[in-house]
Amino acid sequence: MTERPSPSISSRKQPKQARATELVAAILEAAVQVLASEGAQRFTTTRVAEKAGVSVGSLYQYFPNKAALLFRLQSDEWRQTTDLLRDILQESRKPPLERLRILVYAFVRSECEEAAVRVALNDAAPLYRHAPEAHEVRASGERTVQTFMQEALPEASEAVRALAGDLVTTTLGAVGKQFSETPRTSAEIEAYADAMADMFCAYLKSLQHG
Amino acid sequence: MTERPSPSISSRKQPKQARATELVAAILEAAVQVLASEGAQRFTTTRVAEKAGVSVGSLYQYFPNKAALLFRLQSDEWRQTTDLLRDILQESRKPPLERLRILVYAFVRSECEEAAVRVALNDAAPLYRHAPEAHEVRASGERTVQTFMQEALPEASEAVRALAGDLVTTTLGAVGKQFSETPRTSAEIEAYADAMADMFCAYLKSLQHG
DNA sequence: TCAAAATACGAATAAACCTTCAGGTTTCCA
DNA sequence: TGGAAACCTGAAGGTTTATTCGTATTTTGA
Repeated sequence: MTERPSPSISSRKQPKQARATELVAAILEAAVQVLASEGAQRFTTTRVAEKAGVSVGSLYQYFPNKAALLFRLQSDEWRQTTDLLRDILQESRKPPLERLRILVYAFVRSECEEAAVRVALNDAAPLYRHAPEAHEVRASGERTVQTFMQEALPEASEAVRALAGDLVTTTLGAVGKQFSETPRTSAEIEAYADAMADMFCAYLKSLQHG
Repeated sequence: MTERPSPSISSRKQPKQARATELVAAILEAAVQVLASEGAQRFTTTRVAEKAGVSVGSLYQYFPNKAALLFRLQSDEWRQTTDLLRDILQESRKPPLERLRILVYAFVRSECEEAAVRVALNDAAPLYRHAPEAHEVRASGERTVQTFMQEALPEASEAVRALAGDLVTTTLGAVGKQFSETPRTSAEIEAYADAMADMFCAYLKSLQHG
């Protein structure tokens, strides 16, 4: 049940000089590379520092522990993804369901493009899952979807909208995760995204009527 | 990318005497308990042996390594689940979509009931993911769903059926996994299962028409 | 009854890893 | 320019863990 009593996951201290900022950037970049090339099992602070051309001690000056570094990567990735999705959902010229389809495409493709990193990050999830900071990030994406749902299901009750939004979000994330776990061709990606979009559209249409 | 060159995941040798059979059973039971109470991080062969009241050496006589033990647990769980689902899908008195709804209920509930073990097993997945034995298990469940799809989508092409079956299976598994990751009340479970069944039904109906 | 096969034991081995800290270097700013 | 603050280093400590193997015990079958 309990995974870790990890002390904290927030940044230890902020870089104040230029060289420190660059150092942190180098660490983050190296971390992604190590994650992608070695996997979560072999993701090691020492390895990251080495690949960044930096000493382990320096790493620990800006990240209190390994989990914090991993959480930072996940957090950045999430922010990047939610920004992408928000932009698509707010493109108010197109009808809602068309936007949703575009979103599914974009999400699945992006998930597959960086599959190695994403999979490794998921494998490492137990290290930071129980941190309170992790929930906050997810909540932000949830709100964006909810405002979209007001547009897509204007006549539905608040409860129905909330549930539908939750289901769509969860499905998109979970299925994308699972799907990208095995290598895919472009054609497969397209077909799968299409099917998933079909499913969402059929579901939302059925909610629009009754 | 690469997770482990784990030597093998199959059983090391079969118990031939009664005491050995009981020992293996005790190990498997203890393994589930350790997994549920300590989580994947702290799942240790030593801890399992201790909880089983057995020496580590004995454990290694029937499981070549830790991954093999975990894979066995996952494998057993999968077999159990697929049996349940097969029984539901083959209940030929009820119409297909109703059976599907019942299946979603049963699956989500069962996933939530043993949430701790399931989550921990997922956390441990990277240890045995790349074993060829793991694919074989999944393929079996896939076939059951495909035969169901022939009933639910009699007029659709083979390609459409295959894709739809894949999507439904993946969604069910991935969303169930994600959903059970946080504690849920009975009401939440029911509402979520209902919504997911609605989504599947709407999707399959839309495919029936064309 | 007895030897061979099967089983059980658990201390010991070896490897991997996270994190710290004492001491040195660079940058800032008054 | 000089001292303070920020920064960087990396060897070493301490812990955890997977797995082995020599030895002891139990069961089997003839």
